Amino acid sequence: MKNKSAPVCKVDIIDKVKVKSTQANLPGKENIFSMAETFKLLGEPTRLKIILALIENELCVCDLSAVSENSVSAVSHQLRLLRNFRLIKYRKEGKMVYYSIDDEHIKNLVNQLKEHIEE
Amino acid sequence: MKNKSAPVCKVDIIDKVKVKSTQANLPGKENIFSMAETFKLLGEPTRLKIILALIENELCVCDLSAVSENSVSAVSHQLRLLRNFRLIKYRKEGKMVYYSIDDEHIKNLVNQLKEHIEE
DNA sequence: TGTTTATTTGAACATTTGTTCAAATATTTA
DNA sequence: TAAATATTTGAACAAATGTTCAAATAAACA
Repeated sequence: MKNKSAPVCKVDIIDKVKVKSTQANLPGKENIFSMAETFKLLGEPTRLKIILALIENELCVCDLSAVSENSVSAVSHQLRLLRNFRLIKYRKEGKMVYYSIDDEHIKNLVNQLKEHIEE
Repeated sequence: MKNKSAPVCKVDIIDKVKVKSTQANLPGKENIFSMAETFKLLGEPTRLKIILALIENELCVCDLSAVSENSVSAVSHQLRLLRNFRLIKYRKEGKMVYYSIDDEHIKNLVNQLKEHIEE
């Protein structure tokens, strides 16, 4: 992680005060990983399309496949990841499974970036 | 992408109206990829720590390395990615390079999730 | 000018990730 | 009960990613 030898950064820290105060204001490790995980889940086109679609409508796997233009299997694999992290939920109706957003904050997060990008 | 053979989804679409209207409300392909790219950049612990730190303070590479607990080289590689996508900017002062957030919207986005996760 | 130091860069490498394909489940319907 | 259909799952595989190490730059200073 650190390299103390000659050609890279002789000293570990340039401004100790700033480093300490910055570090003190960072979220805890757990929360940082949790934030990164959430962003990572949104940071892949197939999954993001699924989320964007589910923000509009509750949809079954077959229709999510059509909307997102991915195979049913690929969509199902990605749905599992989103489900595991509680970003989406599902309900069964016969042999169909309907997915929807489980975390309202995600809607805000996605819509906020959407508006920023579209402007 | 699609599989029309027997064991998977006999029909391509279950609810045509819903699929069409959902698709109509999705952002354009370009914007979806741009959104995903932004989320992806935030979705990796090293980069997210860098961003969280820069939200607090302008910092040089050496200090970013200390705050984020990563090697200088690893940090520098990640800074390049963030720079390329205009999430951060830099200014040179002698042999030091100071980085800071270039996109105010990113602050909001990150802070919004931070508050949600910390609550 | 030559040395020191902060940063960048490229190659190598292991790890992670997303897709496909085939097969397994589960539910409905004939 | 058997056939059909929506979804899930696991293995395999290629592609993408993040880190390290060593070397290259670039600026300051002796």
